[in-house]
Order: sequence, then structure tokens, then C-alpha cells
Amino acid sequence: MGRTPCCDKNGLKKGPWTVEEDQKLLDYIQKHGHGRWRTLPKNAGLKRCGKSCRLRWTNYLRPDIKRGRFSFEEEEAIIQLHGILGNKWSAIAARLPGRTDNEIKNYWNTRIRKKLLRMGIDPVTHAPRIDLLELASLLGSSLYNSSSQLNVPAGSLGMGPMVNADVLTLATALLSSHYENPELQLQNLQENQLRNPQVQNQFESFQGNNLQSSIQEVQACPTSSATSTPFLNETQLMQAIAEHLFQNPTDFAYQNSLPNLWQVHGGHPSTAASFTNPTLSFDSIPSSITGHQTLKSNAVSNNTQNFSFDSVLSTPSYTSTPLNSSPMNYAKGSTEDERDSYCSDFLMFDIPSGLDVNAIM
DNA sequence: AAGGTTCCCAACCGCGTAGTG
DNA sequence: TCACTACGCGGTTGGGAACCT
Repeated sequence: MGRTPCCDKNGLKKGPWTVEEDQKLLDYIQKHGHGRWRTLPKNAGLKRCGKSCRLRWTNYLRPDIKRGRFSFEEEEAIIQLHGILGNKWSAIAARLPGRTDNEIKNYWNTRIRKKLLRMGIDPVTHAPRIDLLELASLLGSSLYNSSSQLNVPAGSLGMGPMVNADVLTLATALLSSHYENPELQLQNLQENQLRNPQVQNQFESFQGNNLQSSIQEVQACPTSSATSTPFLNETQLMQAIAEHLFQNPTDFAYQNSLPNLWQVHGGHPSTAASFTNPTLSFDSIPSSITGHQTLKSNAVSNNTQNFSFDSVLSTPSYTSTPLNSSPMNYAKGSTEDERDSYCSDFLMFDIPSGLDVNAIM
């Protein structure tokens, strides 16, 4: 019973690989293939366990490994795929030629994750940070309350909504705790929302709209959309979603997210007059890929037989929303860092006007 | 220059699961 | 069906590099 020890016993070596070890492993695999990893080290004359050899090969020695910095396109693809697949690093790596799951995982944890947090995006859900959204919601509702209480028309001063003192106090508290401990703040607010049905609906709505965010990410970044991104065209994106649903048949958030795509075009299927591109529809996804009749039936029930990702991706209405217009673009980064700016361009969310998010961030 | 801190990434660990007898 | 092996995956860690004070 039990698992056989890997490296701990038998005097097997651990830690960094030497050049000699690399050469032995390389030579052996080039001559014989890796075969059984378990027996490889013995045959190759290495004092390593098979697991260590496999890792060294797949993450470093494999000839098709691409080295160096991740390109903009790769980073964009990772974010898109992570929004669909979550922490399925191997699945993400499978769509990024030459990159390993370990490399992508490290890159996510050390760079992208932090970048998203800086931009107010929750790296787990890919939704806007709930704390900031709630603040916006509070300020928005205060507009209504203060208008009635003070009998001052909204925006009558030409500088956005009036905010009462209580809301200002709450906002200050929110923001200060956000700066002190953003992670904890997010957690606390999410817990609060679970006790607050109204906000919970908002939260679930955002979770369910992850895919929508992904679509906006793609379309809102014209220079990096399907035309220039070598990794994720619309078919690949659809396939990734379909695979995700196939593997997670109870993931209602994603099932719901598909019809929610209509909201991109005005919130209702009937308004989607531009959805006429016949080249890619839900019906074009083989059931063998989706494994989910519900995926297709959902689409059909929403009159989406002509639904096309292309139409979503290429529709200019969202891509051209100017900065500082209403609804204002949330998470529009500054220009100080080109990469950040680039990234923030395809992570845009609507926030009521009158809230200076840049000042908060 | 030196010590401390943070960042980054290669490698490890343990679990889940497919395959096999 | 069960026991076991082998592999692959995702989370975590350790140590060197880079940066800061």
C-alpha cells in the first residue's frame, strides 16, 4: 500500500541540475525517447528520480521550448484563457506554443496577477474588484438619496453626484482599508455581500459575466484582437469555453455567460441585429467538442443561430468608448507604463460617472 | 559597501486519476 | 472490483538575483 518514495530515499539527488546531468538526460532521450520515466534515470545513468527527470525535460530541456520574455500577445492570451479555464495551467500552456505550464504559472503569479490587482481586477474572477464596485454603487445610490434629502438635482453643480456625509465616511473607510489590506478587504466585502441579497445578485452577475469580460478584453484592444493575436482566434476561444463546459458540466456561471454575450450588444437578443455572420455559430461547434446539448439549445432558445464571436469582437460600439465619457471606462490605466496601459485597454468595465477611479487607484 | 528585503523561477511535493493485471 | 503503478497537474518552496535603504 501507499505511494513508493520518489527522491527521498535511495540516495537520489535533489536540487538544481548540473550541465552534465542535463547532457546525460538530453542524450538519452534523443537516442531512446523518454519511455518510462520511472526507469529512465537508471538507464541514463542519472541519480535522479523519474519525476525529476520528466520535469527537467518538459520545463527546460525540451527542444521546442521558447525562452525569453512573454510577448504582449502571449500575455493577452494567458489572461483570456485564464478567464475561461482558471488555473488550468497545462490547458493554457497547450495553447501557447513553446511555453510550459510551469512558466505560465510563474508568470501569472509574479506579474499578471499583481498587474490585475493594481488595475482593480480580481485575478480569480476577472471581475472588477467588488470593493471598488460597491463604492461606486454606494455613491450612485447616494445620488438618489441626497437628491431627495437635499432637494438638489443630481449633477446640478456640474461636478457629478452629491454625496452625503455618511457615504463619504463609509467610502473613506473602504478606501483606507483597501490600501492597508486589499486582499482582506475584498474577502470581507464578499462575505458581506453573501448576506446581502441585492449585492449578492450583483456579485453573481459579475461572476457569470466573466466570459463577457473576456470578450470585451479582446474587442477593446484593437491592435491585439483576433486579427493580430496568433494564439486565440474566435474558434479557439469557443473551443476553450466548450472544453471548459464539457469538463465542468455544472458550471452554470459559464453556461449562463454564453447567452449573456447578448448584453454586449445592448442587453437583449432582439437588439442584436448585427449578429448575422454565418461563419461561426453555436451550431458550428460539434457536439463532440461541447459534449453539451444545453450549450447549443441555450443558444437556439435565444434565437442565436446566427450568433458569431466575430460579430462581437468586431463591433466598434464598445471599442470606441472614449475615456471620461459616460459610462466611464473603469481601469483605464495611465500611460506611464506601456504594458500596463496596453493591458488596461482590454479590461474595461462600466462605472457610474462621477466616481474618479483613477484617484482611487 | 553592506545588510535587508523583495522578486523571480526552477524544482519539489502531494494529490488525483488513468492504466494495468 | 480492487490493488497497485506511473504519470500529470497545481500548489508551494528554496535560493539566487535584483533592488532598496
